[in-house]
Amino acid sequence: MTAFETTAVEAGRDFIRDIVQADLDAGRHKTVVTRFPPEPNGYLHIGHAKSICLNFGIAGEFGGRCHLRFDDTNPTKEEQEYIDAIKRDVKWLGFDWREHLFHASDYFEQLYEWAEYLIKAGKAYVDDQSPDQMRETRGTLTEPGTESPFRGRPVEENLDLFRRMRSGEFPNGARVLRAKIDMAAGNINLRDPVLYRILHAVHPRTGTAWCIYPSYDFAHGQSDAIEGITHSICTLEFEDHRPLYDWFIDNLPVPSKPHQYEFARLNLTYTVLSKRVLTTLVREGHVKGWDDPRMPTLAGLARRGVPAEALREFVRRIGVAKANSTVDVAMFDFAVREVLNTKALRRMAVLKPLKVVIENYPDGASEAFEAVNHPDNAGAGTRTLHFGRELYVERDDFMEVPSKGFYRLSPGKEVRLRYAYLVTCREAIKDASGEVVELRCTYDPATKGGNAPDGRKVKATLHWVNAADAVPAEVRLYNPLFKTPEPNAGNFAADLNPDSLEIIADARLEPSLAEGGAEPVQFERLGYFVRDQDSTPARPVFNRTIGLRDTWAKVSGA
RNA sequence: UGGGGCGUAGCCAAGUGGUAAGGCAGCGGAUUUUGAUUCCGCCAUUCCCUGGUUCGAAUCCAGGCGCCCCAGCCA
Repeated sequence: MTAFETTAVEAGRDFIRDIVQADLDAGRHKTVVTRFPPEPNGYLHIGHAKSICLNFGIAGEFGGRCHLRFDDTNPTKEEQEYIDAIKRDVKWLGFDWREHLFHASDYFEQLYEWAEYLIKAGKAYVDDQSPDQMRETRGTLTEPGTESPFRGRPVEENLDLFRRMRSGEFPNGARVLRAKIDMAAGNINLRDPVLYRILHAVHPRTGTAWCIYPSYDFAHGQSDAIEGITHSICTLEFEDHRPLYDWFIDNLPVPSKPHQYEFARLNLTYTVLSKRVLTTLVREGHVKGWDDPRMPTLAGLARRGVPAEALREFVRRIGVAKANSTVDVAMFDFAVREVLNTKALRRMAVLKPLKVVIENYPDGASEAFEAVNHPDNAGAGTRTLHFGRELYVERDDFMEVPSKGFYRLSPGKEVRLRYAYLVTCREAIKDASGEVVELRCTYDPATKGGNAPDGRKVKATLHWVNAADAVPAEVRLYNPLFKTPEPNAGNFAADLNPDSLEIIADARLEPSLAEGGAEPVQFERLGYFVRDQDSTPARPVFNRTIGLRDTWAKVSGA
């Protein structure tokens, strides 16, 4: 087995890779060329990541290339902002189209010429029917359509009308160019589909050069042919467009003959991946923007701290097939934790501080302890932590009346403060309302570092911060945007999770977290976090990427 | 009553006539100065159903059933 084959095999097999391999083996293609063809009418999301990884992945594994091509045939919906964002996100995901950046609009002139070619061949005509009339005459799923009264127009008249459409003589909707195929076809896409419509709109790239624009069907396959795409991979809903795709390729003098293959798009539990819904979430302010960390957009996931590597690993694991499916978001969470566990340096931070006073620790005294940055990677080094008489521990780590199985702090119980000492809770001090506001504890000086010379064990090791030098910070906790496993995209508002964002204004961080970059860290016992772009030197802001697996929460029902 | 697809465990998903991979979730147990990680073990006598072909069927044939997509001048 050659190294080349090894790479392909290790990347995992699926029916599309099998087809590519077979085509290469049979000599049908010398090299594989794929493309990722987003429409710039929104941000890329995790569903697109599947397509990107598939297209760029195949190109990489088989030594071919993958083009980034914007499917910009509808200027009424597309914007430059989206074009820029899409490029940024594809790069962030880890892929490089090199010099292969294209736009369907690059081919408008060629597509126009091919439209005239079809007219001259008697295979396309200008239809004056209104949109309503066209709908009425298209027939239904079970009844054939009826032919347009303009279907028999002479070639010269069609040519003249089409040229006048281009020159801007007619208003939007006045006429369209249609292919002359079969109004009785069982496949509705073949009932004289629209090739060109009149759209007096400013295009992000071509400006006002055009007022007629090709439809998706007329643009996509031909663009593939122009670029020499060998395998045009798309989602299942385009399956019944394939006969039309092939019809254009067969009836036009295109430079190559690409083939279309379809796979099932990604669906995720507790997630909506409909561009319409995502756009609405942003526009109506349910989230703070396309890059809100609760969004399933690549920009949102990146801001939340999800490593691109985790996205790629997730996509690799879910596979590629043709069965509609909904992947359990737990599978995504697993990939995120798996990558972060190896990358994130460990730190201590207390989200909900509960003051602790070590009664027998000398007032004003301080000691330094070395803490490892990563338990499985000594190369990650250590940092120094200071211990003092006043500390903060997590509120959730104390229970005045411990429930069954709770083995953290409660009056009389001894626990370990990580890297420091064994301490015993002596008393819980309450305020007037009965809320515990402070713990009085004692420490055992003989347990420096956290081990007792007499060999006694404690069940719990708690994280803590030193009150004297802890850094106040804001921490944002994110939960699923939707509260139901399969949110209803038609009425998504009803399924929105009201607790998708919890802002903690007064968390305390160990001093090493005061400044730094956006490297992921693990707040021990809590989860993985990244510094948010809203951070200021005076006030760090951290986003929780994902919590640690929490068996206790599951057992205790918390 | 049209056309195109798809049905393998709670969720993904291999398998292409030789006796059901793998992952996630779940459940046990070991280790643990993170109730994390890691590690071990368990988890489909059966592949939507019913017939048929075959020594042998998830794989082939026939007939059913179920689910998804298509009637934009969206992509």
